[in-house]
Amino acid sequence: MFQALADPSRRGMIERLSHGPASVSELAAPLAMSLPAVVQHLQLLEASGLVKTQKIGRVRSCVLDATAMSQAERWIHQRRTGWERRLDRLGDYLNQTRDDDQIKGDKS
Amino acid sequence: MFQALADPSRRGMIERLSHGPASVSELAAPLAMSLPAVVQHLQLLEASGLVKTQKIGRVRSCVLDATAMSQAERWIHQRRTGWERRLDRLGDYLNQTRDDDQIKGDKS
DNA sequence: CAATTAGTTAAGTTAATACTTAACTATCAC
DNA sequence: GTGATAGTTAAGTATTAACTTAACTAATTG
Repeated sequence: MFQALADPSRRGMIERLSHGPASVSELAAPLAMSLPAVVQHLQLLEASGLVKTQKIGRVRSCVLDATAMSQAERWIHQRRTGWERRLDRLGDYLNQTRDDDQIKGDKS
Repeated sequence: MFQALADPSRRGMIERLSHGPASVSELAAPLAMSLPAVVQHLQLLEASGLVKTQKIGRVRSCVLDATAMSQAERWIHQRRTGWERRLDRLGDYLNQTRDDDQIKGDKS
């Protein structure tokens, strides 16, 4: 999933899809590459679960999958907050020992 | 930054760092690869801003950078919620027209 | 039904990644 | 100072990723 987010063209496609569903050619329009290249990116996005597609007639409609997006979001969030809680506890500890020092009458 | 998150070994290192600072060898320990390979991953993580390092004596200490983490988190969050708001508005619209239909006396 | 449009498949090329080993440089412990 | 520890640098290899073009299929449109 992060692999899929790693490429700027694919992030561009996701950005576009965050504004609403789009066909393959609509996704391709702003990108400076051939259609097959876009399709390959799209396949990766679909394999990662970030995008769902459905073919109606001859046009394939693509939409963002909010569930997969929030899954990636959560992974980062949990690592970040895990680390921040540690930082906070360290801060508390430092404040605690400083207070102790003051109570014991040490010079600050 | 997402490029840095794309590799499983690097995510492993981030996971480790979310539990607290670590030296290069501590990061390398659980990984089945040579030390230089780990250093290369670490350089990428540092270049991406996700990890900060500092060398004291002969050991390099690595810590997670919460700011960079939340930046990646926010990118995903904004695309996801942007899309979800669209979905909600669509839902409202459908409910609205259904209500209109009922008001107009159409059979459901 | 002929031409266009929308997308797909296959195959090949180039460039970037993820490693490796070997040799080297500091720092620390005795 | 000798030897072990922690990490670094350099250089090469092998796999993967990001494209390309060419040829094709299947829906529309005039």
